Amino acid sequence: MEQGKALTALAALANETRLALIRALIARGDKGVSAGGIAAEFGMSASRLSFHLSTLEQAGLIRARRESRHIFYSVDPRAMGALIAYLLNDCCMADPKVSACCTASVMAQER
Amino acid sequence: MEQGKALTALAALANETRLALIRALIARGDKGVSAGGIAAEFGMSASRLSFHLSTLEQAGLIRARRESRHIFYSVDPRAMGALIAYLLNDCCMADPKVSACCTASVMAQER
DNA sequence: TCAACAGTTCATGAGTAGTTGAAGGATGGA
DNA sequence: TCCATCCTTCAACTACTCATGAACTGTTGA
Repeated sequence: MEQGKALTALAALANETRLALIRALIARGDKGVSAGGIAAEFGMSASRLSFHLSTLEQAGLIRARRESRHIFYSVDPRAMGALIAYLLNDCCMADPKVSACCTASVMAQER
Repeated sequence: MEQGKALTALAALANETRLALIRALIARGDKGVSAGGIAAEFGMSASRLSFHLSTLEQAGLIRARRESRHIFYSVDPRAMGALIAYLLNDCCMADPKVSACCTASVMAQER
């Protein structure tokens, strides 16, 4: 992943609304959710939702797929994985301390 | 890591200058670098550098330590690790596809 | 105590992010 | 063909981010 893409993805995730969207979309897996479904779930205006979804889509973190009148959005797990790998390898230069702290945190949360 | 801290950390990393700072600091390990040293390395104005360093420090990603006239900055590997763990576990709800794509990317870059 | 040095903070201005409501496509049913 | 539905785009506004240079704080050595 190039730095430019990583920066866009980080900026996209650095927002409460969009982080919540990612979580909601991850929970639905590949199938995803329609924009209307998310708007209902979050009680969010259509234009506001559309703004955040397009930010995430332009960052490459989610994908849209049309089905008749509905547009289904789903997370691109490769993009998310690549971003996390970028943080570990490029940004932190594969620093063993960071990796160790990361796996320790992952373990702690698995309980 | 709570969401608020994660959001602050993500926003702090979503900036070209600060990403470069993190890399430079990671490379120096625990010892870190003085603000002047970084300013010289990057050819950056003192106030601009100070602004970005304080953003990273407030996000908890780096730490400052005074030694006589110099202030040494270093990355907090636990914070970076915790952020990455947050992305994997909380944000992506420990989705196995994301983890798999992440480790795949890590492997690909290790070559 | 004074000057020099190392950094931070403040004030200002330009650019960008985010919200809201209205208007504009695209799709499907009557 | 017409209308309802689903979603996006636009315009306007507020609020925040970032860069710059000047002023300020703290530390050291003469």
